Amino acid sequence: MVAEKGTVDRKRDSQALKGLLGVRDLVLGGGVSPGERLSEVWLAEKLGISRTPLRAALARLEQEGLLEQIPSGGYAVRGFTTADVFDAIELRGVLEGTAARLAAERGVTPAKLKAIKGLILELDKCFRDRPEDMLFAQYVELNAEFHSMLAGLAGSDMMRREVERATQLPFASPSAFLEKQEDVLAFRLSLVHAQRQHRDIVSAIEMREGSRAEALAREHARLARHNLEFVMEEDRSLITRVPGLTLIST
Amino acid sequence: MVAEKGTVDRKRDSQALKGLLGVRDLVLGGGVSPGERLSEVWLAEKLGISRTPLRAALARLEQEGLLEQIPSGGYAVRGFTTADVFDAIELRGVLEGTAARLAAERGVTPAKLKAIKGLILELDKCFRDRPEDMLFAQYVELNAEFHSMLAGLAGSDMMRREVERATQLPFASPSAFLEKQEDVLAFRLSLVHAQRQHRDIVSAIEMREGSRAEALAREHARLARHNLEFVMEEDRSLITRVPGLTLIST
DNA sequence: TGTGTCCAAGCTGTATACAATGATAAGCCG
DNA sequence: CGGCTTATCATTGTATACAGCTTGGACACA
Repeated sequence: MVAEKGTVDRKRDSQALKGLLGVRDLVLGGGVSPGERLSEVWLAEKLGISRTPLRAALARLEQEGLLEQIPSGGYAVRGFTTADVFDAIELRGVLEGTAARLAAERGVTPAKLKAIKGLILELDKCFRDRPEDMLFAQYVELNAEFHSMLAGLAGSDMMRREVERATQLPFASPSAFLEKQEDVLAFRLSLVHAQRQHRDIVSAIEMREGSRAEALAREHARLARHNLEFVMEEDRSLITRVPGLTLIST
Repeated sequence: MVAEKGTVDRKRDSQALKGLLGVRDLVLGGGVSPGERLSEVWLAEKLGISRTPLRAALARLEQEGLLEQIPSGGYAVRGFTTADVFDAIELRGVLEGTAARLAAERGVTPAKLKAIKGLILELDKCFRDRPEDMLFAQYVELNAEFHSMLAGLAGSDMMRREVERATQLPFASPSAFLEKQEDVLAFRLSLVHAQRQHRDIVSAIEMREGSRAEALAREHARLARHNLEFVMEEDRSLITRVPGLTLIST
């Protein structure tokens, strides 16, 4: 689980944070169904906090897009269609593409360029001669770091914030279809392609090829789309293993 | 009965809504300076509400990007640089462009197409023989409606939400540099160009030219960028008349 | 005069009590 | 027997009290 903004060690927001993580886990874990109303008193008791910090957490999750307001009051779990997930992935691609384009057009500081190139080399090390020997967990971690670094490469705080916001929805995250799927060979093989795209994106940025960098980053995100299609059409049993995919209705 | 229900509905979240609008107006009106801490008790007294709904409003405004959390607790007014405003405008262009592209690629229902074409004709009626006779207020209103409709043209709820989210920041709104500037002739003349772009965007969508629609929508947003440059370089006295521009520091 | 420490005031985060509103089910009338 | 009204209940929205933390300043000492 990604650390929340600000230091977690602050005991002051421990209650609000507990509510945020608790409700999020409950929703993503399938503890409540889409459309179902989330009773505040029930949740507060279940999580061991009072209603006040819980309401803050619910409001935030509504902004994140995981919950929706009920007209008569309160919140319900938001339901998603397959089209919604496609669009969320496309949206992330568009925003990451914009971050890449701006980085190329405006130029990147040598330090940042060196850092992200080093990250690519680290990612290379995860691949072994035999696919089954691959350092999967490390790849997942480094991949998340790569995308985070890409978002900030343009040096625009506004852009970095928005890209990271677009990855908040669990199934839109760059790691969405990676975690807990190391045993699916098809996913492993696609990582070779993904890593190639990582390299090309950075290369395009370095050579100031903005349009190419944008197109590559968009296409890179569409790998997730292919993975989603695989899950939905070939092996629906995987739905329960990708966080948030249980919220898909149709 | 129905009308009464409406008033009751408004009254239900009247406190939270009053807090939201009140704090927003206060910040945009320049009542508080960037970086300044917003004391909850002071705000609650000033707005005539209690701290609980006020905190909900503050949390929401932090999500909107108008406020930022202070590490030690509480919220402060967020400061923006000129680069931030540029990026916010660029971001809106990217998202509106994506909405336009998807609409072109996926096709638009005849009803929606007819509606937005009708809107363009309505916008045409705002122009008169002499620029000073232009129906400015009506143009502003119809322009906002056009952009709102464009966001939903692709039929993707996900995309519509995100586009509208990107227009939340006051200086990123399609109407940001329109309101209260009817006396500046330079702005009026640019509206002719803007309306031409409106027409071209819809035309591209109708002809399924996705890439062109995207490029046009992006360029259309950059009109706001030109307006911003005019304000910052030619006539800084206008800063106080564009909502939110008082938050710019450098 | 500069600096470190300590205290107090104010602030935020949290819990809880209260008010208002929507939902549900029972009962009455046609 | 069915539809409408009404009353009760559950649930959310709001206010307020309290506790812990941060901050700012005053004061003592080097």
